[in-house]
Amino acid sequence: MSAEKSPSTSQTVQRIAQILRFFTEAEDDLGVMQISRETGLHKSTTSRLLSALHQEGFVEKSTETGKYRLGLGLVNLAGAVLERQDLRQIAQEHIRVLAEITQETINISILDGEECINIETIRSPKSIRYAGQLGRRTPLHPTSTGKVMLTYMSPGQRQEILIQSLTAYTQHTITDPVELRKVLAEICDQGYAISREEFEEGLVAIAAPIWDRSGEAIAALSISGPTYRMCDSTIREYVEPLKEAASNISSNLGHFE
Amino acid sequence: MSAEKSPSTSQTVQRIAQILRFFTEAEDDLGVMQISRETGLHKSTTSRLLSALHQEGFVEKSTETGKYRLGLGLVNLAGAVLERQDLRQIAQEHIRVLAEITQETINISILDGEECINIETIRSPKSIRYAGQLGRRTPLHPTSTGKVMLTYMSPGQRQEILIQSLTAYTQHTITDPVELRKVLAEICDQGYAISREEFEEGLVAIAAPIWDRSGEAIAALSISGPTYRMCDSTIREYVEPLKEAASNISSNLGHFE
DNA sequence: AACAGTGTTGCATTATTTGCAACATACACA
DNA sequence: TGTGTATGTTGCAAATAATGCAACACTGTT
Repeated sequence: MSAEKSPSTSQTVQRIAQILRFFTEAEDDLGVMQISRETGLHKSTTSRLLSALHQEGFVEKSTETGKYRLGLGLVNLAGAVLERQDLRQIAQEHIRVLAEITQETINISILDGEECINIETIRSPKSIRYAGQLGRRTPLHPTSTGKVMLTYMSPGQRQEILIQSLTAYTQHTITDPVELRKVLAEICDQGYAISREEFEEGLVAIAAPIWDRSGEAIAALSISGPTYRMCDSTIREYVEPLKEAASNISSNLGHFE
Repeated sequence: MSAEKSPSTSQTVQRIAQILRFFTEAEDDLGVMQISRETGLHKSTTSRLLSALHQEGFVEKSTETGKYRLGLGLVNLAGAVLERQDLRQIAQEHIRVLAEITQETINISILDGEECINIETIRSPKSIRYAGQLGRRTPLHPTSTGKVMLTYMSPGQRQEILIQSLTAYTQHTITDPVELRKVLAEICDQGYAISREEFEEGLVAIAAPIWDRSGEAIAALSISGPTYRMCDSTIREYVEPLKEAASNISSNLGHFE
């Protein structure tokens, strides 16, 4: 969610969000000055906010370096969110089967505003793999899961997204809305989507929709792997298990054909 | 972390934390007044803070009821925390085996201040099961994972916890520090801990330590199930696979006997 | 129809947060 | 060892952002 023009009700909340989000982009721990510079906040403000966030367990402070990182308090809060998603539990056994068969990374993503967000991940055991990450957000038009969600969302919502300019993440990204619509129609026919290096060079993924009782596509199930392992013949081989797993999960959610 | 006497650097951060934490305790969505009453904040303050949190994606607002719940933005942040835990990835395959064998709920917990927090969970497929939840915090002295962490933590830290009064969660909870120390010594000998309904009636769990390269017990691996399935003979049967899984994970983390 | 409960918003007041400057530390380099 | 640069913390007065009030808009109930 989020976005909207900000009539902004609390400066502090905005600033906290800004700081916390900056951590997700960073690899390492962050110091006060680093955050201060990046966010444009005064260094004393930054220091004090971080100290407050630390007290509440939203960030941790390395005793050695004195630098900050995101804290376990966030996991505690997020756990409550994930707990709500019945889908996660129901899906577990099914995606484990899929992981077993393919040995690739499996993700379940749901729509969050105009992005997808991973709510469940099983990583490929191979050393070269797509590093699906719980909570990771990805754009819609260049990803397999995103295209699935685009295909089955309400026409109004789809329109709203497609009128925006489509960022080219790689040279394979479809940036022409007309062409993308064609692709979405194909997905609707075939029941699954492919992204061939449209989001990241070297990354290929396929995805299928998960339906709920009311007949809405509430999530997408995907298999992601490096291009050299996800060749045409392999994809053809994976499509059926993928669709079957998605269909089984849907059934368990109370969806009837 | 958290706790400490609060010289408190930001009121707003405190209030936000208060509000967000209240959501984790609640089952359903919460309205402004409900939160206002519970937190003691003025209803307009509550309304505005929630609205700000909504804008930042930390809470969602039901379009039907207008009530709030925790948002996916938190999952996004928490994902970054979990990503850091190499342990999670390394453990995945090992705990899956354990889940297969036992058909019970498997958890990996690490120490967070004076509590344990679950960073990985596989739920039992059975309908009667321990509902391990990612991010859930549990006290140390009445749980199997907590006792493992107590056993192998530094004496100073242990002392600090044991001098506090030990809450009796059930009639089986060990509340006498002297007795608890004896139990911890046994755990040290045996290499695993048991909690027989010491935390919740009807819940039995066993846990073993996971070691890192430096020889520190950084986490505990546990099997939890209802009392009637976790009888003495079953536990005896599970101990070896549990210890082996924990030991395998430790090896992968670079621990040598 | 009147009422009780909830949630939002404009406005003046207040109290919290801010930025400064000074200080304390840490670290690199000559 | 000393000097210089960069970081992080804290007291204080100033300023701004958050507050509580009160009024209003809604909703559902009796």
